[in-house]
Amino acid sequence: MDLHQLADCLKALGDPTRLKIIALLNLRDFCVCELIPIFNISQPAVSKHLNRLKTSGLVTENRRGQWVFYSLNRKKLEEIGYGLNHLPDFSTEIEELDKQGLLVKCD
Amino acid sequence: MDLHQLADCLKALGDPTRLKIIALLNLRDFCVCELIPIFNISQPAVSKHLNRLKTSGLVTENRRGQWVFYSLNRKKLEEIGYGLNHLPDFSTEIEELDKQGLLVKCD
DNA sequence: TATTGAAATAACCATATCGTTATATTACTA
DNA sequence: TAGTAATATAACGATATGGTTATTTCAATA
Repeated sequence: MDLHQLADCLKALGDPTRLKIIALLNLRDFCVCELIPIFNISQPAVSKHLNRLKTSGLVTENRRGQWVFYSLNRKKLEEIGYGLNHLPDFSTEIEELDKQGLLVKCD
Repeated sequence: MDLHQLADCLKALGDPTRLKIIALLNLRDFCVCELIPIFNISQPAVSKHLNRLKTSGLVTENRRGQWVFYSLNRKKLEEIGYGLNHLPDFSTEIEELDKQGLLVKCD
C-alpha cells in the first residue's frame, strides 16, 4: 500500500460515523437497515458511508436475499496499522533534492 | 483516546501532503522553509498543514532562532495504531437498543 | 404479475477543506 | 533601530464532503 492509498484509507476512517461503523463491524456483520437506527442519519447517508468504506477496501458487502450485509476487512485494517508504523522512507528523495541544490539549509 | 479524537487524528493523517510530512518528520525534524520546496505548495499552505497536525497532537513545534522546527509526536502515532487495533466495544449499546426494540431483525 | 421492502443512486444544499495572495508578526542583523 | 527573512494569520475562491429528499433498482412474496 503506497502513501496515497494509505492516506485514502485514513481519510475514510477519519469520520466519526464511519469509524463507529468499523467498530460495529468488528463485533459482527451488519446490514444497512440495522445500522440506520444506530446513527441518527438517513438510509442513503448510511449507504454512502458504507460505499466510501467499500471503495477503500475496508469493508465488503454480500447480499443475503433482500438484505445487504457488510463485513469488516480485518486484513486491510491491519495493513493500515502496519503502514502507520512503517511509513515510507523519503531519505533518497531528500538527498536528491539536496544534490540539486533545492534543499534549504537552516542553521 | 475516544472515538472522536481518534477520528480527528485519522482525518489529519488522511491527506497525502500531511501524511508525507509525518513520514518526513519520522526521519528528522524539519523547519517550515525546508518543507516548502519538497511540496509544490505555498508557504502558508505548508504552515496550515503543520498547524492541522499540531492541533491533533501529532507534531510539536519549537522555535530555534528565526526558524520553527517541527517534530513528530511518536507516542501519539503509536496511540493511533493502538486505537485502530483496539476499537471501542459497542456491544452494550447494541444490547440497549435491542431492549428498547429499536434494533431491526434481518433474518 | 403486482406489490412490498431494502438498498443504491440522483439531485441538491450547507459547510468544510485546501489551495491561493496579501498582510502581520517575530527574530535576527547591519 | 531600520531592514530582512521566516512563519503565521486573514481573506478569499473552487472543490469536496456529508447531510437531506426523491427516485430507481433489485429481490421476495401475495
